[in-house]
Amino acid sequence: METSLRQRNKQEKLARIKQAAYDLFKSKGYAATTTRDIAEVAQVGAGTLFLYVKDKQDLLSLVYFDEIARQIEAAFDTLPDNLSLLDELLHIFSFFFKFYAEDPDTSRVYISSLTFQKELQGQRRKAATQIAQFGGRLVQRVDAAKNRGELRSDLDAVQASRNFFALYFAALVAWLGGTTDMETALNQVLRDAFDLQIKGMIN
Amino acid sequence: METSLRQRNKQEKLARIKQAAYDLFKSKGYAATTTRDIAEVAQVGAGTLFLYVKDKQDLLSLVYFDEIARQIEAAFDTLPDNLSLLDELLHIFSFFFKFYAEDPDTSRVYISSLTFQKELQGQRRKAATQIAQFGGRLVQRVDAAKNRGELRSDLDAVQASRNFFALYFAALVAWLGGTTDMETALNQVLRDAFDLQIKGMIN
DNA sequence: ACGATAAACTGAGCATAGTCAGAAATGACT
DNA sequence: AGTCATTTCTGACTATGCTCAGTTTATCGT
Repeated sequence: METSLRQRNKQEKLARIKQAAYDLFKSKGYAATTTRDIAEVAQVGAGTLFLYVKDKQDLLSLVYFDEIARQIEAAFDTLPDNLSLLDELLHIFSFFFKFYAEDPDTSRVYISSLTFQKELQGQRRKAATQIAQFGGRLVQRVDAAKNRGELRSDLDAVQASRNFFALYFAALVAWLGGTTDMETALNQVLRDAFDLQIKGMIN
Repeated sequence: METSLRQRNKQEKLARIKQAAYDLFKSKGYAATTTRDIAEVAQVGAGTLFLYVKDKQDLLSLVYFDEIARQIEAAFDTLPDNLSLLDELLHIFSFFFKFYAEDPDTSRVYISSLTFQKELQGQRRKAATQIAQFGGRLVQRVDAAKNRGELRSDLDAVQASRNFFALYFAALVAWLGGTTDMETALNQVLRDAFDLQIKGMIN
């Protein structure tokens, strides 16, 4: 029942759309690519596109999902042993910075569409759960740091992860919307922010 | 030289545009208002509008600037004495939350347009300096807290303010894009985040 | 094999943000 | 006042994201 002709046709069309969007965004950029371009390359009617994605921005979620998943896996897989929590976090988040740096303009639209959407519909819902799962893995790293005595034992690891992600998000936005280069954003802006978050302000 | 006919005409047109945009956004909402609506109410040609603002989103910066300035003044003017830094911050940022709560949909577009813009052109440049000045006033509050011994004396107040703003920004975005009500976003999400930032994670 | 029903597709058409070549208004100079 | 140069304005036009009434395609019961 999963391999009915209908199902297969739909899957193939979605795959073609995804591939076409990927290719065109990569070669022409997001703004210069029209939805008609994508529909044509995908061999699909101009209106059919919007049966598969909610709008043009939703195409970005379609394209980015797999790439982000890859980055997350790579980030945690390559995590060296014996790093401090700070260095672990910078290692992990650097993968996103590097990935977004490949096409900052398109990435900016993606991040924007993902964060400023009241109702998570279409492909964007998948991205939301992806982020939630990533958050869970962050919590694990914080817990590990707690267990090896690097952080106070009564620390709320979930809240800690939220704060780290918030600081990362702000640094990302500042970088994507600003002028600083990626290395500075990562090794200065983000490092300083994380460092202060860990150390705290009292004492 | 400031009151040449040309200058006066331009100022008056800009004022009419601002007023028209304000009224229409307030009554019909951002999405439902067309740029032609605004041009018509402002008694200006459809193309003239774009000599005064870069694009439709830029109209939001035009409209929001004064309002935000008002909020900033009100926030600091009403700051009670003898508050902890945490409560001071929550007092200050609550003004923005309350203001944005008046029209979350339009506010979302505004925040989005402000944060995800590579080149700060048009009215948006003014908004950027406004935020920078606000950041300066935050630093003053942090310094004051340092001076009364609430925070460690070697704390970098600028970095501290950056982190507070980052946490605020993330909470704002989560609230505008999500489902939690304003009170929760403010008195739980933001308070917990600030609290952890002040306390830190070690010790 | 053949209708009948439902699902999926299509592209002409719509709405509207933003552009630009020409028109109009203003200022400067004689 | 007349003439030219510069600034400002204008609305017809363009580009494009998205819709929807009508069409095609797949599925199922007989």
